[in-house]
Amino acid sequence: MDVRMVCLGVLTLGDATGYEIRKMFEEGPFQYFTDAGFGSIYPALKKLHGEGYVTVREQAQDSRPDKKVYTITPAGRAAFTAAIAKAPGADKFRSDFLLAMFFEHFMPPDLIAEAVDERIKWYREKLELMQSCDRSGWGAGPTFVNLFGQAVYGAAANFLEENRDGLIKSAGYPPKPEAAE
Amino acid sequence: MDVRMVCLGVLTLGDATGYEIRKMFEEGPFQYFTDAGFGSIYPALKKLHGEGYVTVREQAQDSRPDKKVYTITPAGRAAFTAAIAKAPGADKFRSDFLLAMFFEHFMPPDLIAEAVDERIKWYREKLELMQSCDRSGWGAGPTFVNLFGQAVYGAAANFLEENRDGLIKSAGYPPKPEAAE
DNA sequence: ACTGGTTATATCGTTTCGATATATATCGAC
DNA sequence: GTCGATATATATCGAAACGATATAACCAGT
Repeated sequence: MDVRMVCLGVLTLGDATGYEIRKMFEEGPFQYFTDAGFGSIYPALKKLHGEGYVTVREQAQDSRPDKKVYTITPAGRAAFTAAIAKAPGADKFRSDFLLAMFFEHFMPPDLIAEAVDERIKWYREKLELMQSCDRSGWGAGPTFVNLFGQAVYGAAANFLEENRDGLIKSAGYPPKPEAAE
Repeated sequence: MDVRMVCLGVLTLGDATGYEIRKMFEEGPFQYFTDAGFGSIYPALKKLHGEGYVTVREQAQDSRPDKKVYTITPAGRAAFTAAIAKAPGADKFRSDFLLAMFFEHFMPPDLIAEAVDERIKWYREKLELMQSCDRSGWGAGPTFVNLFGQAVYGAAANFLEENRDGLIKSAGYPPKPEAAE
């Protein structure tokens, strides 16, 4: 699923500018499983326009840059429906934090403690955001996704809290050079 | 954390070829939080060599292509230690499956059921792999990472099993065009 | 008065992804 | 017995994506 199709999905919810789409990826309900910056979104919208999947309407604003409001076309809707119908690829969890913890013996214990505490805080904050949003007007899909996120992020936060001390206690700094081969 | 540093990390565990590094990303304990193909690994190793972080030893094999066995240098070890000490970036969870579920009203119920069932199967298989590996010789870091993965993947599988029927029952296919704005 | 954040678009170099090419050997299936 | 799949091993190439930066005006806070 490339950025193009995700943008198309957002546009099925209503017209939007590139800037607004990016805000949804950064703050909205999409942030927990998708991500794309301006450098991906603007080229994607340009391409979607060339393919006839969206139309653009330029909207002048006083003392602001012009808006380019994108609208999905019936062809775009069809393309999105087809894309969503294909078996989705594997879920990917990418974590620099876990990489660091894997090589825990390269870090002094106080650095490990700091990294784990930071990560717990981060997960708790995300969880708070997911729980605090008003789900009353949402459909089945968005609700399902939100609750899935809560389940997964909650499990991560709990695990870190329960295993923080154990990890720090059994950490093996400093590393023995040539220990493994 | 770019591919270069992840490769360096793998090389702290012992010498390896590009092919072997990729296998670790695909099958080994790294697969749950990192990913890179040949197209990223080979250029990364070339660059690491140019920077003096690794050395290469060409190993001829009969009736096989030559091996290029990479070894980390003290400078490489220092660079990796420095990279690991920096505060890691945010954890990222990317899921085409959740994107599809978000737009559940574009999918007929039987397609939703199939997608959810496939995903449950996928998570259960991954979980099985994580649980079945022999952790006896592992250090604190790899064990921590493995158990974290089990906690998160287990939570995902459980959530999907518990909410599968609810989602299918309340799904809203076919989509009402122009329903939202 | 200055700093930082928000709205909005766009580009550009680097990095990464994904598919493909090459070559051989083995192993199970038909 | 051969045919296709899988494993070993490297490498490249175009397309896609990332991340930082530029531009430009406004507003809120210090």
